[in-house]
Amino acid sequence: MRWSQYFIPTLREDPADAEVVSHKLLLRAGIVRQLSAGIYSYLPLGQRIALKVMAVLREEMNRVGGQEFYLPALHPAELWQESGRWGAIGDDMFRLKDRKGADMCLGMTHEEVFTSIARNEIRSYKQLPQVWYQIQIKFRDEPRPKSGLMRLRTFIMKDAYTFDLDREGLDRSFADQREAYQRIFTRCGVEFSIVEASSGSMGGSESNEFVAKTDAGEDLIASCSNCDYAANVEKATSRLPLIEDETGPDAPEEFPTPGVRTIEDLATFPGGAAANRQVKTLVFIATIDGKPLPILALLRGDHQLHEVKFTDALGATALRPAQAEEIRELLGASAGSLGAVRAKESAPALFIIADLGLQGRRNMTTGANKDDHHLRGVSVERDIKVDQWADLRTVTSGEPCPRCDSGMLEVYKAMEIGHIFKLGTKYSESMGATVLTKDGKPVPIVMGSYGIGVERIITAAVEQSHDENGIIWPKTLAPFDVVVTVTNVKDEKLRAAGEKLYKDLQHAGLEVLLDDRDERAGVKFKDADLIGIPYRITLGKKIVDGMVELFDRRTKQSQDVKLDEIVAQVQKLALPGL
RNA sequence: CGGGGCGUAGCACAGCCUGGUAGUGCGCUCGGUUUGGGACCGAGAGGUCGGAGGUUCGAAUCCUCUCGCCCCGACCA
Repeated sequence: MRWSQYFIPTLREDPADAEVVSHKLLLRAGIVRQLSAGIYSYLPLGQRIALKVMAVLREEMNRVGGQEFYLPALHPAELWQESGRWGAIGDDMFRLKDRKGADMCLGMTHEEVFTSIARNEIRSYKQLPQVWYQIQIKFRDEPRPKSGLMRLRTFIMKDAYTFDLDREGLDRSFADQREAYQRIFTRCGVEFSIVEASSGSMGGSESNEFVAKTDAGEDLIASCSNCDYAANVEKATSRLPLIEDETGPDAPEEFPTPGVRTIEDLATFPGGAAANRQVKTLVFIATIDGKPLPILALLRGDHQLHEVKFTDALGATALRPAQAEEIRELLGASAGSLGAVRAKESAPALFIIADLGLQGRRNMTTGANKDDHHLRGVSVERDIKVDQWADLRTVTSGEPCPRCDSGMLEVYKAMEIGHIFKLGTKYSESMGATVLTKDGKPVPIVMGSYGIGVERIITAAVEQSHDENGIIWPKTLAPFDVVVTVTNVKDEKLRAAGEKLYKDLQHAGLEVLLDDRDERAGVKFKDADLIGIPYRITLGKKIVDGMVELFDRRTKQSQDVKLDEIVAQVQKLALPGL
C-alpha cells in the first residue's frame, strides 16, 4: 500500500477518553475508532491486524480437526428458553422483539445454536467426535464497557464446540483444544498462563482460563514461584500454616465490648483477640433454586471472602449482602456484634457455611448476636452448627503454594484472553441432543466449549509489546511486514528507488507499506514507530552509494545495507518460516 | 446500579466562579522558505458551545430536565 493513499489517521496526542496504554495506542495509531461505549470500528490497519489474528485461529483450529461454520447472531428466544439460559442470564443479553412481537436476542455465545444443529443432524456414535467452530460477532450488554478493546459490547470471538460420545472423548478433545490454544497465543506473540478458573454460568466440570499478564487486566491470578500451579483467585487456594489453639473453656463466655464494631476494633480491645483468632460473620441473601435464602458466611478474622467462590460453593444464581434491617431481624443484633453460635435458635432458616480455614479451630472470639457483646472460648465445630464447609477465602501474595512444598504464591493482574470448558451434558440433556450407542441406546452427547476473543489478543499484544514511541507488533500480527520510508519524495532519485524497492519487496512475498507522503522525514519516522511495523527501510542520502538503512522496531537498532541485498535480508527477517 | 469527572472547531484544551464580540495549540487549505526524529513565516477555512426547557434586555456562562462519554466500585460466560 502507498501511505499517501491509505487511510491511517494517526493522532499526535493521547485521546482524552483513553486511560490504558493499549487503548491510547490503538486510537493514536489509527487502528480503531470508537462508535459508542464498548463499540469500536476497525479502520483499515485494524482490519488487517484482525485478519492476521483470524488467520492464525483458522490454521490452528483446522490443525486439530476443526470445521468452520458461520452461525446467525440473531437468535429466537425459544432456543435459550430450552437451555434455561433465557431466564438465567440477566441484563447482559441484548434482547429484542421482531415485528410480530416474538422475543429474540443477539447471541452472546453459541452453545444453543450449535447444539440445535447437533441434535437435528447427529444420530449415531459413528458420527462422533465432531469439532465445530466459527469466528463471529458476539453481543454482550456489559454493565461497564471499559479500557478500549478490553471489555466490549460487541466483539469478535472464535468459539469452538466439541461433541463426543463419552468423558474420555471429551478429555481428548479438551486436550487438543488446549494445545491449539497454546500454539495460537504463542504464534500471536502473547505471553500467557493457563490457570484454573471458575466455570460461572457456563456450567461444566472443568475449565482452563488463558490469561495474559498486564496491569490493565481485570483478573487476579495467583501463581506459584516454584511449580506450575496457577489459578484465578476466584478459584485459587493455598496451604495455611497451622495455628495451634490452646484449649478454651468448656463453653463460650460472653463479655461486654462497648463500641467494638470491626475486626480491628476487637483486635485492639483489652480482652479481645488477634484477627486470626476471631471468627468473622457475614450475612448474605443468596438466590438458590430461585428462592432467596439467608446465609451466614464464616471466615477467620483476617481473611477476605471471595464472592465467586462463595457463589460457586452455594450453587447460587445471585448473591447480595443483607441489609441492616434484615440482619437485625435474623440475628437480633447489628453488624459488628454478629456470630454463628446458637444463631439457628433465632433464625431456623439460616444456612451456615464456613471457610475451611476455621476447621479444628478452638478458643476463638466472635460476636454474641447482642449489641456490644462478644463471645470468647468458641470452638468452631463444638459450638457452631456448620451446614457446609467450603473454601471461601481470597488468597494473597506470599502464601504457601497448595501444590508444592517450597513455592510461594504471587498474585498479579492479568486479562482473560481465552477460556476452555468441559461442558459435559448440560446442553445436550436440556436440549435433547443424543446419539445411539452401539447397543442402540440413546445417550446425551458430551460437549466442550472453547472461546478466544480476537480483540483481547490484539489488546494483550499491545499491552505487552510497546514502548514510549508506540506499538511494537509481533511479526504475526503486524499489519505490514515492512515500511519503506522515502525521506524526501521531491527527490526524484529517492522516489524512483522507493518505487522499485516497493515492487521488489512485494514480489518477494512481503506485505509492504510505502511511505510516499510529502512529509518531513521526522514525521514519517514518528508515524512508522507509532503504528509499529516490525521493519523500516529508510531511503536517504546514502542512496547515491547504493546504501539504505534497515531499522528494527523492536531493538531500535539500525544498520546500513546494500540496496541490492536489502530484499533478501528483510525477507529472511520478516518471513522466517520461508 | 452507587460514587466521581467531563461534553466548546477534526484532536487536545482555555473561557463558565463574577452573564455582554467564542479563543489557544496541533491538524487542515493556499503561498513562500525548509527537508533524517512530530520545521518556520505569512494568509485563510472551520463552531447549532451535547440536546430541550427556563431565568434575563442579553446565556457557552445561572437554574431544571435530558442524552452521551470516561474513571472507581458493584457486576461480568
